[in-house]
Amino acid sequence: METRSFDLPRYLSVLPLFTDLSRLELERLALGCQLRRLSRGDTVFRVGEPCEEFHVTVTGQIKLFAISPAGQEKVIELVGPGNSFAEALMFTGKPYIINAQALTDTLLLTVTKNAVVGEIERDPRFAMRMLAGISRRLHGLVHDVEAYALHSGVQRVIGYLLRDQIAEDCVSGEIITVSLPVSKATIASRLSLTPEYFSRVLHELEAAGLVRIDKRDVHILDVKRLSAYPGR
Amino acid sequence: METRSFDLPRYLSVLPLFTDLSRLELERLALGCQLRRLSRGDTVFRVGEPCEEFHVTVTGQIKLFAISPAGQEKVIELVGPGNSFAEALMFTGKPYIINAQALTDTLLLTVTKNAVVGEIERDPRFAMRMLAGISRRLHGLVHDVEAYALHSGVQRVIGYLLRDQIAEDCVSGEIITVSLPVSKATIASRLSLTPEYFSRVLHELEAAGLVRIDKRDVHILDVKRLSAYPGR
DNA sequence: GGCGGCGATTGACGACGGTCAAGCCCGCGG
DNA sequence: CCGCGGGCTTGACCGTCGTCAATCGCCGCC
Repeated sequence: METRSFDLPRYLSVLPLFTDLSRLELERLALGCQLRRLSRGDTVFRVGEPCEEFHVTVTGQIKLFAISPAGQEKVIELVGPGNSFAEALMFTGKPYIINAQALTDTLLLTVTKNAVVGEIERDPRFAMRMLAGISRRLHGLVHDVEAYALHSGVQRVIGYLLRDQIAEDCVSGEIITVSLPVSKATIASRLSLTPEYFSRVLHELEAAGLVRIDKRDVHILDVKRLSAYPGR
Repeated sequence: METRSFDLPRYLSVLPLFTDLSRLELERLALGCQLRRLSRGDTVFRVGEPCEEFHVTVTGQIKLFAISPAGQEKVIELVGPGNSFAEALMFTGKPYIINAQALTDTLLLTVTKNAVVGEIERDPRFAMRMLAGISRRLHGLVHDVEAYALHSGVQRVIGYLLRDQIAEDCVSGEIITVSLPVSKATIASRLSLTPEYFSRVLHELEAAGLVRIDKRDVHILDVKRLSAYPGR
């Protein structure tokens, strides 16, 4: 593996988790890291495997998912470039409780538990950053639980489309485009919908004149009207 | 407030979060604590309020819940004696995103952010314990998300009833009793069911000869058969 | 060019579970 | 003793959403 193909410490410093660390600290941390190249479909870890590290997606897309006894799959989270995952699992000392798989060719950074624990012992600020990161994740999950319980399928789709577009443009006429990062079936599962129903919802929104759909691009014609659909 | 009505440091040492701390550390921590007596129905915090502390239920029951725009309520978590909540929120620096309310008369211990941060800076082991606690919480939420997406209503009820009874008795004849800690409507909401449907499920299980229901006591007649119901 | 496979769409159908309304049980206070 | 109220149950009805199956478009590949 061409682990030293680029300046690892320098890349680490770009990650939110590792900002403010000194060059020395970064180099120490880099010793506990490894860089891997994954192909689409490769699995990163599976339920039940011991968890001795956490991961950062450098480029590509990772899908975190559970599988029901019946074999049905539920996507819990999609992880894009610059985002980490499985930090929390590492600290519980238990085996993985979900699966992780590459959706596209992916460059993956893996950090061992030892390196993290060592850095926590040396720098309380790092511990705080770790805590903040995991807390943000938990925050997100609470948000999801709320959505599953309190919002209809249509509302969850709208919520997903507007996720990042919060408020920024109050102009009613502006068109915004959201590109779905992965297949529609995967996003449907992320939203706890079937692909069929997800498709229907998208086309219902199109029929209502709120969006225009062009393969994986969703053009939002009117953010305000969309966020208020239907009587919401 | 009779904050010094009992030996606070000694009580703190009983909490999983604070084991192994020295008497000195406990006393320092106790300075950042306050003890409150809540009546049934009192609210601990509401969505949008700033979050500068976390809480431990000493006695009583606390309900964490969200409210939809339409006014519908979803219980996210029930917190019993000895358990803490809202640690994660504290670290994100954002206002509360859910509500907390006492379901019964409750003795509540509140720990300020400053006390926690101070202790983290002094003792990496405490930071690790904090990380483990939050991680366990996250773990639980992932489990819930899985259940909501992958299990039917009946299965979620069974899962709830068997939560603590994992495997301990393999004897098929033994009867175990689960006492519901709060009203059925509240538990229904926790499981993302309506009270009506929750009632139906319980009586379906009774009709199938798997449990016997006596007000808030659910007598499980056969753990193994229940866990395998229906073809699951 | 034609074949095969995957992703997406569409239609018909049905069920899980929500809604609304009435009624029941039981403890509590007058 | 009776009335009241809250928690729980029950029934009838219905909607959202899942299931199953067929079809289509697209792309890569032999």
